[in-house]
Amino acid sequence: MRSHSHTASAVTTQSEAYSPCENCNVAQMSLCHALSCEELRELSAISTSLEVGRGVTIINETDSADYLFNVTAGSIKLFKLLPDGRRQMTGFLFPGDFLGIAMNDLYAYSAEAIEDSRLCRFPREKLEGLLSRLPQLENRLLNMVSHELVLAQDQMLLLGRKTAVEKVSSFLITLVKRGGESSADKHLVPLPMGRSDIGDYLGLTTETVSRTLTNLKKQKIIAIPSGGGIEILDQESLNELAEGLD
Amino acid sequence: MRSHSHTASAVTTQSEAYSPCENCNVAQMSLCHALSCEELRELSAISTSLEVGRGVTIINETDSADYLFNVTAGSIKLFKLLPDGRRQMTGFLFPGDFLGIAMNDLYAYSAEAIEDSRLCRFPREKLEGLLSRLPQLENRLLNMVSHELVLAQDQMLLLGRKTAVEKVSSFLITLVKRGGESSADKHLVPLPMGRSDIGDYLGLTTETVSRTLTNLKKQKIIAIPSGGGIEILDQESLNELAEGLD
DNA sequence: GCGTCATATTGACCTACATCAAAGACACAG
DNA sequence: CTGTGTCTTTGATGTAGGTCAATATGACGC
Repeated sequence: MRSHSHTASAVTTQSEAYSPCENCNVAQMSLCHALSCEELRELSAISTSLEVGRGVTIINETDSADYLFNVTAGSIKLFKLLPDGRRQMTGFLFPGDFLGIAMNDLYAYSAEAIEDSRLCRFPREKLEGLLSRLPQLENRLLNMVSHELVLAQDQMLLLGRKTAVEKVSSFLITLVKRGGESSADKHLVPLPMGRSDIGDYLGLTTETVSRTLTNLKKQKIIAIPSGGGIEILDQESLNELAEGLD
Repeated sequence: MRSHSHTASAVTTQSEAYSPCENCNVAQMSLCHALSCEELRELSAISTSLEVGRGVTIINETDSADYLFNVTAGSIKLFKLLPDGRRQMTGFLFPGDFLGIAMNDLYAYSAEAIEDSRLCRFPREKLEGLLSRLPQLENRLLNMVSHELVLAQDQMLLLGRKTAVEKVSSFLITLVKRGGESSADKHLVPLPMGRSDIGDYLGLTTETVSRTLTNLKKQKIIAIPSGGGIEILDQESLNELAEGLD
């Protein structure tokens, strides 16, 4: 990691590595959750671990959807493009999340590494074979996709009906909720993506994101320490701003 | 049907009706698709048919998610609300679609009948019991939810990055695609929902939807016959408008 | 240290869409 | 046929957030 190359990613098949999935630190929140040892072994047999540097494209919208992925380290951005280049982020992924949803065997979005990251890769055909034999796995996948769908609906409400402040506040809150467990201080949320990525996620411009953040800073609701990340000073006000309660 | 009452819906358990699901006309596109006779019998044993009049609320956001539904006739709107009443439609459902996705055992959205409609209702607990025994059913559900997720991502692109014309054009096109098979003339799309419902689906106001439609009419791209519905006169131009290709 | 490059912030101005307000257009009841 | 309520269309005006442009800030290499 820490290689800042934008070149093709290093690939290691799990058979080369020792103890492939058994001691995976994200298993409890990933696709592999709730699988028996035996089932885990079957899954690991078809998986490949790969590392990608910051900025590397993992999948391309409309490419043939040959693989599914599970993020194990770093962070990934998902997005769709319009012909003239307008971009909409459809999600940010962190360890435990999966990607590779398809429509007619084509990926529904592009994915790119925000920082150096690691993923588990499963050939779609082999995984679908496993699904019919491992009902636990299929059930797990169903739960993960359903959860994604609920989040997508929240995002529709945000994109269609919230103001800039409400959007930015909501975004910060979801980051707190997700990163909550991992960070020592719950109130300092890491922000690996740039302002323009955030803008494209919230349906705003870079400039509006920046202005809104400085307004929140002036109101002492957040602090923006140099070195990245955002510090939440007044969670209560932020919650109210996010729902338009003022 | 055709009852315009807004009262509680009539309920009939499938056991009362003869041949409950075997001759269901929407089976091939619904949850029940790809099930064997035996499996279909198991599913029908836990299902209840119910009819709802126009305007009747089927589920309420944040209510306990005790049931899943499959639409068999009519049309349903799904939406989420902000505390101050702003509304975002998350989808319109037609025969074959399902609803009842939950988050922490609470419904993620409200659902209301746009016109007199019929649904199949499944108690969640019993259905989940069936899922573990009928892998075909679980697989079917996974495919349906995945498909929903892809559509949700398209909608995010629309809400976050498209202009009013692009939004309305895209909306008309998806209606053509969905209703294509059922209508005799492919170019006349039914529009059971009102302008304000469309606005809340596209992140626009009623007025902007109306203005945009009359613009498209002036350009001879669509016609708006009295009696409801929209006639597509120039599908090609509409496709281009939807993607911002001009 | 200093220059370079990428990203973030701030300011001045503009426009697409919202808001507010007033007619039309139907559907239905009596 | 006429009144009433609901939904749609059209017009006049306002504004949140976009666009364009100029610094500022920071990370990294040398």
